[in-house]
Amino acid sequence: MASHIAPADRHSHDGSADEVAVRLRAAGLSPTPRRRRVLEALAVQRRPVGAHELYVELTRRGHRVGVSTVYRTLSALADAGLVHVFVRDSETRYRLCAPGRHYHLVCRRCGGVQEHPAGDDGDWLDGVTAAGGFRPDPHQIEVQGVCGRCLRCQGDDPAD
Amino acid sequence: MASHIAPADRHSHDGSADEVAVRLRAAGLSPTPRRRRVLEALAVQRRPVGAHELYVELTRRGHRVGVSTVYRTLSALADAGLVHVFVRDSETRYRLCAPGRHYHLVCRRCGGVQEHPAGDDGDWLDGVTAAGGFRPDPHQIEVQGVCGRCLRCQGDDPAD
DNA sequence: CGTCTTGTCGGGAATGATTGTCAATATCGG
DNA sequence: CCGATATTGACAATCATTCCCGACAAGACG
Repeated sequence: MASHIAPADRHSHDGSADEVAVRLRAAGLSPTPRRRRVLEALAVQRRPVGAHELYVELTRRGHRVGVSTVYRTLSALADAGLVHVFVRDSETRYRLCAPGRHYHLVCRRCGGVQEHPAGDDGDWLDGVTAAGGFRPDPHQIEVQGVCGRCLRCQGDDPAD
Repeated sequence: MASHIAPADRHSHDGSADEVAVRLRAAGLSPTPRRRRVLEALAVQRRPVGAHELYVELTRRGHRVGVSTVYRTLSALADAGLVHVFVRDSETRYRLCAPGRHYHLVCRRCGGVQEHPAGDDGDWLDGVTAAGGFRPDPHQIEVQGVCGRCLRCQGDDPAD
């Protein structure tokens, strides 16, 4: 289990112990063991995961965490902008956000998310901003569609 | 109000009786009175409205419609792509979609939505498409942020 | 004209994710 | 070691949404 936090864990992985603590502090949360576990469990996931899903995962690994804690932690991280929030099938899902400007390409088939760096597309974003003084949140741009993999596996243009 | 469907109503308004029927048919729904009322009530709204909210509104106007019907109709319209779905405060909200490509600028403060026509921004969208073969849904691009009005009314950069 | 068929409707119960409550517990400064 | 403070978790409560099912309307058909 995670009973001993060995130095072997110190590679610069998303789940690195230091990294996790830093992120938690950035969200204004003290890095308690439970919160760490929640964030660590989230960091391993590539797709947005629901709070309950995460809770089950943690429990299965033998970590004793309450549902409330999972919800609270995720909610706080989301408020701090450290994780991005997606809604799918009437369930709120969370995904650890990479730092820096990027858009999210959300596949409505599989629910997967690709991050698409902004940068050279700044012009477009600026154009949007100009429209009525709207100020976009750089991390909160969602393009929905169907990802390449789903397109390949399930035909070109299904009636849906 | 809409009590008498006089010929005067035949301007190309969103709530036109013909228009409503057409849209319903487009969604594969026969234009029954209740469904018409739901769609008409939706058409008047500029901001995304929740199903229950719409139900209350209809009831208050003296129209006897069941909750189920409202949910069912909205859901069907959404599936057909005739209305766009937004989620805010853990409530699914619907908004009648203008035809043609456009993005949605969603204000996270007031929940308002502006439609921003695509067109000349096609290049950007194409760039996105190139990324891993992702095929975006032209109506399902959501840019979140804060709208000009909210910015003006509530200060420049509140801590949120 | 009466009946059958099919689709629609509404009310209320059931579902399921999320949040609130509150006592128990851990943490930290001194 | 002690008290103040923050955190935690079990469980109840909430609330949007869906399910269920009997009732009903309109057209088809004999």
